Amino acid sequence: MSKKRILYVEDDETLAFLTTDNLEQHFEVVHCNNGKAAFELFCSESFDLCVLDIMLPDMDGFEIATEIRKRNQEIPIIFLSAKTMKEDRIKGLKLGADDYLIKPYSIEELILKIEIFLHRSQKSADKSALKNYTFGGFLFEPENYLLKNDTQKITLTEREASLLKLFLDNPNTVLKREKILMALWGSDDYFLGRSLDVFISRLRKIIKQETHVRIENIPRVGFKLVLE
Amino acid sequence: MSKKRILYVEDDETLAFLTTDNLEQHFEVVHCNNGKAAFELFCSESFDLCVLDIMLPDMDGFEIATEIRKRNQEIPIIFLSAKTMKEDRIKGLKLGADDYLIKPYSIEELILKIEIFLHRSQKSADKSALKNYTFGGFLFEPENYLLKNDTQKITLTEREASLLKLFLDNPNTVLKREKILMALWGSDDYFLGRSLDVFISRLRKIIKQETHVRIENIPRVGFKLVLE
DNA sequence: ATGATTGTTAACAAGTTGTTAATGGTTGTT
DNA sequence: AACAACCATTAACAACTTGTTAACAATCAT
Repeated sequence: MSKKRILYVEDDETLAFLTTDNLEQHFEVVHCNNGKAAFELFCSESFDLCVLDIMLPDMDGFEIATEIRKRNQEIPIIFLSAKTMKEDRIKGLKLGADDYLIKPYSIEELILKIEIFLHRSQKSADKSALKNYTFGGFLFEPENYLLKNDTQKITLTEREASLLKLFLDNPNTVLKREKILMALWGSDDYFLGRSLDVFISRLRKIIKQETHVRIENIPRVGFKLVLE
Repeated sequence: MSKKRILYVEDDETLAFLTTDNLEQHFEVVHCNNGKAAFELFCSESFDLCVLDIMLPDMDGFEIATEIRKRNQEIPIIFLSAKTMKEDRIKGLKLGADDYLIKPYSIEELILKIEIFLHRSQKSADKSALKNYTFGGFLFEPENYLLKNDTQKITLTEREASLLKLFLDNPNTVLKREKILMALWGSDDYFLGRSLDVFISRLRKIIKQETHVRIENIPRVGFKLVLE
């Protein structure tokens, strides 16, 4: 998983330097010292989470959040505030703030909070973005054991699906017999090898309706899924 | 909007009394002083959010959270902890904790956090909570265990209804046997599996009057509600 | 050319699922 | 307290599916 991108808005340069330095060990951080530039950055690039100071020279943190929320309902926003006044917080959360930290905060605290949010939004993202594969003219949904085509939908069996997935994770690469057997069956003997051959045969029969896809054999070594 | 229900687990009776009293001005609070009872409560009633103390006599807060998460991926969980150790928090958040508060915390702080979560989850929860479903030619009202049709009205039993609801929240998706069992029964063994098969059979009989709806089996894996 | 490896089809046994009926527990009523 | 109504669970058996093995043909390597 690539590093997540954080938009960090803070006008106190000393604090910002320290914080950025620390955060960068975990995330990709884009720092920015004023509200206007922050919003423009948000519009032109893409981020996974925002950390906003509330007191800023031009636009305050709440205003930035309001603008950001107009554009994106989902992205987590964490406020940093020296104020402890209740009204501020209420105002913030009503605008769709997701959390806040009172200064002085520990860097660990901030990192943890960020991680909690990224972790959570990953979960909901995972649901819809569960890895599907497109190849040849097929769409393959491993979670649903489903292989679609213009022509038809085929429900694969468990082993057929795991074998196909293994190939699609290593396309155009020779997978050694032994490696496949260990990955799917957890062990390697003569009869399992013959089983594998049967499944290769079945997969070939299934995918042969589409050209540009085939499973090649490398004798005494293994098989290769060829995509063109 | 009716008051939201909070499950609050805390063994320190004095603190619990104070907190409950305060929270009740905003929410409907069910307090509970031990982990086992808490989990049973969670299974038998429905809540919008959980507040769990980490240190408890029997089952600790993390364990409760683990069990709860098996049944419900969505409900927000807030931990209360006297510990400041980092490992605890990390462990917690990995299990799907949504936030935590370090004791001593202010009541205001807790209320704010709860409101933040309820506010946020309202957006997504509304989707599944009190909603009615239309599918195939049916109208399904989960609250009333009622399944209507042009032809007739059928009153489902509780389990039939929760199973159908689970399917409708995940249409055209393979639900693994284990996942269904955890969501409906809270555990997974051979006999519960056979029970599940019985309910699948009953649901099929009920929905078969409408075409465009069916429950498919993926052997050794689970079931899929297919809507066309 | 010959033995080893691979491709393919068919058939089988084990295990899984579909279905109906019996059981046991609970609730509510008289 | 007895009874009926209802529901989840368990039992029992039928039907089905998968993964495996066997058998034989085709291909490869030496």
